[in-house]
Amino acid sequence: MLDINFIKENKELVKKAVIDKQLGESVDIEKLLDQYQTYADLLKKVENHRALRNQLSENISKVSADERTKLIAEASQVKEEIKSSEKDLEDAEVLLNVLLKQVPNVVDSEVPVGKDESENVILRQVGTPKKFDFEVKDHVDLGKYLDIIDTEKAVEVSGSRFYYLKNEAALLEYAIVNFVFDTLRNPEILKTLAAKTNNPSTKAFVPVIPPLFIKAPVMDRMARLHPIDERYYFEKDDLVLIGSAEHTLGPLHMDETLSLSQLPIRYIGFSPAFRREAGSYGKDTKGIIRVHIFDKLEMESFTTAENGLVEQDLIVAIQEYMIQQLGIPYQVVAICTGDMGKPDYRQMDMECWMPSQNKYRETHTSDYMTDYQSRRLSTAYVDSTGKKRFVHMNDATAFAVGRILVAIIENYQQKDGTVVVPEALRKYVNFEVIAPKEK
RNA sequence: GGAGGGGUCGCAUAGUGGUCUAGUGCGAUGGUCUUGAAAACCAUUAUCGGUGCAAGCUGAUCGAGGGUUCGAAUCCCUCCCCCUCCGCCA
Repeated sequence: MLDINFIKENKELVKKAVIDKQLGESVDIEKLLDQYQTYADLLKKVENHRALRNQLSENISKVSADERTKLIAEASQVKEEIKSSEKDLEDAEVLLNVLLKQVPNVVDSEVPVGKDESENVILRQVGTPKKFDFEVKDHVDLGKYLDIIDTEKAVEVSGSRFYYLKNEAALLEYAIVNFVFDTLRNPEILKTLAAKTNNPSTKAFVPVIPPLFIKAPVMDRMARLHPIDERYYFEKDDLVLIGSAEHTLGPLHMDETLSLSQLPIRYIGFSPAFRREAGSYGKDTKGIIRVHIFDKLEMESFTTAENGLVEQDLIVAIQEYMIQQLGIPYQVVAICTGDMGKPDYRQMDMECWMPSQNKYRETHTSDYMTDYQSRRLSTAYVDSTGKKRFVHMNDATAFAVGRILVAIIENYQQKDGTVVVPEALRKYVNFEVIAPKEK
């Protein structure tokens, strides 16, 4: 969430963000500020009462028995007053927090303003989609032909939007994992990409296998609990299955104050992502583009306020570098205000070329959230003047295994239905071509 | 899952109803001394909020939440976490 004082001082900016992010109906900044005033007045009242109580109590301990009885009677009265005004304060605070949590982050001045995804802006396209001299197959047909993806059996066993990865596809998953871990820990690559993006740090990413369950209240502090319908929620345990490694990487430093020298902190996490896809009936029903569980490598980074934006620049450069290594044509998209997440200050997507669909499809996203998440997570650092500030957080896809497998399989398909393994992954597997299996 | 023991200022520990604006030790920072360093000595050493030019005043925080009390680190309840042992288990 945003700082209430920031909202007060930047009222127009915040109001614009509400409108630009298409939240005009649901978020009322004036109402919020009124509520804050109500809360602040009540708080002052309660604090004055508490000060009085504390003073009386202190006196009671010092005074003779006679006077004591009198003071205790007086203090009892104050106590009652505190009780009732504390109740009012609590109600006001609950309402304030509800309103405050609805307020979206403001956006970077360069973020395109738009109502929905149709107004996203393509920043650049890299690589040229290959011209095939035969009719291309989609990943579903190729997956079946090569016996590497089985959705039919998965439907029987688990339901729609589930799948089996088999043979080379299963092996390629680990090749992709190792490729990412190696890249993000490679000093030379980080040095080059940091220099290119004017990022002052060449620090390596720490590989992490995070927990897959998260406490619902912590998920809420990440501003990722809602819509709860999108989550697999275990009521008995008050636990939620993560929709991304981000969800448990982000709170890795909650309730901590870090020193300046610790920053940036960079993690590369590998985990399944669990998604109910509740509102997506009829969308991408074929294949493994949109599924309930997919494995994903996710970058998460904590920086100072000053370095947050260049951190995202670096992360985007890393994403591009790795896609380029796989030799897949892609485009970089600046997500417009109406299509951004509420916590985002700037969001960029990568879209990889999918030959069977004859278009670019989202495979990566990168979210820069300033201190919107860290404020409620209470992840802070001490800046050079000794002041405590909240860290700025970035999260971004390194690779989502399912979708990148689709991109690889489709872009590297050959006329005979076999698939060539991208050069960069070959050192991690002992095959160069995926061929049909003998029955 | 069962039994027991714990969670206090960066770390270690003291504190079992008011003198706790939390003591002590270590560490850290500044200073004295020294050619320099160490040692010794002196001083400082939580965070967030309100108010104020400032000094200050003030509220909250001793795992979290609730309760008892004029007053809670301290007593009671619930929860979370850690440790030891037992059981189960990859």
